[in-house]
Amino acid sequence: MSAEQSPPTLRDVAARAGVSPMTVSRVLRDHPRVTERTRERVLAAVDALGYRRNELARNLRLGRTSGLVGLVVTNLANPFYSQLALGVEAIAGERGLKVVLGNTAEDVQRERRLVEEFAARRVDGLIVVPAGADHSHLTSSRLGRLPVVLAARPPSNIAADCVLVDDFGGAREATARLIAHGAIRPGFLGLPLSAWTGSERFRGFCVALDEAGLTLDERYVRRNQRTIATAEAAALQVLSLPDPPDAFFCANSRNTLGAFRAISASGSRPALAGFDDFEMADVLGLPLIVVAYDPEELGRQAARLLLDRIDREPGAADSPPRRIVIPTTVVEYGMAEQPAVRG
Amino acid sequence: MSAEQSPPTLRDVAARAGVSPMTVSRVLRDHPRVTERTRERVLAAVDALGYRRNELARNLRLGRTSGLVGLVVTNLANPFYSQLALGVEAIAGERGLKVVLGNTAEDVQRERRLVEEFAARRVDGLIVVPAGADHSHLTSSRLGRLPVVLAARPPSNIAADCVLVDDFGGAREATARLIAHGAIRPGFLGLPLSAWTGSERFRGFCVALDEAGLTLDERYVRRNQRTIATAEAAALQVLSLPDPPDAFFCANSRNTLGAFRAISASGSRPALAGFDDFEMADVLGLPLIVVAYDPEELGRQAARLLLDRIDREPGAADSPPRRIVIPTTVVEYGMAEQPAVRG
DNA sequence: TTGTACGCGTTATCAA
DNA sequence: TTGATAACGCGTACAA
Repeated sequence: MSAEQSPPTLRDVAARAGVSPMTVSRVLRDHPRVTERTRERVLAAVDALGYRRNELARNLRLGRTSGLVGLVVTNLANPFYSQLALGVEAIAGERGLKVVLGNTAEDVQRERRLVEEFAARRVDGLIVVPAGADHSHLTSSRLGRLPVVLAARPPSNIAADCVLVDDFGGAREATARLIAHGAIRPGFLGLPLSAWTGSERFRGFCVALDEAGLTLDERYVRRNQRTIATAEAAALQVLSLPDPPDAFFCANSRNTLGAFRAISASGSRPALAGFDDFEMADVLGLPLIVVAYDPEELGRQAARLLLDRIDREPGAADSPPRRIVIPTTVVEYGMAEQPAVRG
Repeated sequence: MSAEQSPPTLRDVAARAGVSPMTVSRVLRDHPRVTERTRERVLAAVDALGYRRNELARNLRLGRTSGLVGLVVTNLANPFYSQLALGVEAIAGERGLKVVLGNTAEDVQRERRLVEEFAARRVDGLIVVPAGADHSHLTSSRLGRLPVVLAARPPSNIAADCVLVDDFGGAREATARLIAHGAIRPGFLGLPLSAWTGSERFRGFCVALDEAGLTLDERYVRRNQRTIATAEAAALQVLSLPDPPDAFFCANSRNTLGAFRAISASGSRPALAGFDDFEMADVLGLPLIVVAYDPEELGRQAARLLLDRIDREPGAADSPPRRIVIPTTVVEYGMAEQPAVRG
């Protein structure tokens, strides 16, 4: 008894059942016009051989689709993107599509390679969190009319569907809450303006100040913290000013945590707000306002946009790109019910 | 000018370049025996048509491999599994393999379906975090000799490679540290014993007590908390005993955070240790011992085991299953340098 | 009801 | 150096 080198094929099943490959194919596809007798014989052979249909060959015969959706993210270790992936997987799975993963680590070269490879594998569509500013390699037309949806960051110099978080609205609303609770000199801890979220969240912060008739003190703004440690240092710097801010809005959770540490260490008690909710936000023991949203929903919506494109007739005229904005909600942990009296 | 319905094929390129499909194939594969002239003509046609080789058809012709690794996890939203996925992607990517994703949500039925579908797609191998206790559907032989590696949980009634975290050793070491810091009546907050990690971490806890000559007080053990809130409630219950524990070992981060909240609220100050490090562990402001490890390394090792199997000659005899255990390290946040005097 | 011939896009083999 | 032919595993059209 020799070891099976490769999986049995439809022909093997046919030979064993004493019928033609075509008959086996029909049985497997539940074709109606098959005798119960032959049907049983075929199924018995299938069982005996452990036969499993080769979906690759099947798809090749059926057309160009691979039944795969390519998902390219910048950093899967970031819970934001892994939840996004989960949302994509859920919606794609409903249609029988599987998700192929690519991680770029914010490397544009790697993104280009991944996109090329996915196109070569004839994925049905692509969902991309773009790493760089130039998206010209992501145009649907340049990829053989492959449907493309951008996630978390907007298309810069191309036309493409995209799904975004309401970075601006969330930052504005959270800042407004800070102000409603009495802040009159809020500071900002954030990301470089070159990052989409960095600029949008800063814009929201500024607009909220403006709407409240407050003016921004540039000395309270620090924008290059990518770790909790650097965020803490930046917050401490700002807090040591002769007239420190009475609140912080932080553009992401690392800055929020850094600010939290700085505040815990210092004597003052500025109010704190930040973008991104996290599991232990209510554990910190300090009043905190966070901007929450559902990353999984981002993935679901991206997948839906993509499926819409995939379902279109290939010959149909290109429809205009769509943009979906995922709403944010502001959550207050341990804040006083009564807003403090404004100065 | 009519819209291209489907991507151009090798034949299209051949026609445009005025050569045979075979010649185009050779050019694309950098076959040496091609004239520079024809080579240029072909490449020009490739460029003009935006041709991209169909890897699906190529793989079909070349053999059974799809160049895909199936990764089946229980919950991608859990950072542990998304980091695992990242590790798998990194190692698989080095070999030019892509990763297809499947999320089971701990549903065994879904796991079975996913594994079947991946096998039908002729993935080169499978890495699975098994959801249930019965793994009979994951035997390599039953899947057409498809290589299978289990991750995070050991094979129960089958022979298969696997990669595990040192749950036992980590729990034992962290508990020993608690004891070294003066604990003599530690409590345990954890998961049901039915979960692999639940039983292993509890075992480590018990052995550490035993080695220190301490006896376990069953009243200090709570084992069914799956959320921070229930963990907090359980910890409060135990703390309200007439003679409460002087320390807690928590089997995962949710229990650690629940215990943290309970401790913050109560007057007593039991020492705290827990499995799983988390980004803000050092932000909590309470002394804390955590068991840390690298989930990404788990993924990398799983991928390496899988590649080993894939690289073997198909006819070769089955080699015995291998088991790799990822080491843990114990980290102390804000613990006193001098261990307290033991009673 | 079942089988034959051919094609999907690519490559190995052999001939020209 | 290049091209014709067959084949990978499967499905459709048509014939038997």
